[in-house]
Amino acid sequence: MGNNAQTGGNDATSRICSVLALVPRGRVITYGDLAEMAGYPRAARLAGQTLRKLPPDTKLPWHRVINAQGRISLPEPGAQRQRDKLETEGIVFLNGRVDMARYRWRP
DNA sequence: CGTTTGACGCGAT
DNA sequence: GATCGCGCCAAAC
Repeated sequence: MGNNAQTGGNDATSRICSVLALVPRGRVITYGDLAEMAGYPRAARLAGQTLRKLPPDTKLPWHRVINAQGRISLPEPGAQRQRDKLETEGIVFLNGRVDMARYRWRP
């Protein structure tokens, strides 16, 4: 297991991945919340950087992470793929945005 | 070892 | 709503 990039070590990456794994299907989480739940309040960028490093074959629900505005932050062509995955889970995009009041996952 | 960059967030203007 | 500035943390330069 050379990949500690998912759930191996005890650093920021693995903590963020652990939280990410909890996000249920059909729901989304913001970068800020993801970082906060992982123990890094106000470090939204850390979450984004961590996601960017995920291997393409990851089983983590990376697509359920969007920005606080309900928009996809991932640049094309990834954005199209992410949106497609989210819509498959039943999430509705209205004018390029997700209704955060409805889909935002906050335990 | 200092600076820049990035799948960000939020208050202030 | 659009912009700006600052905070945060790791990796790349």
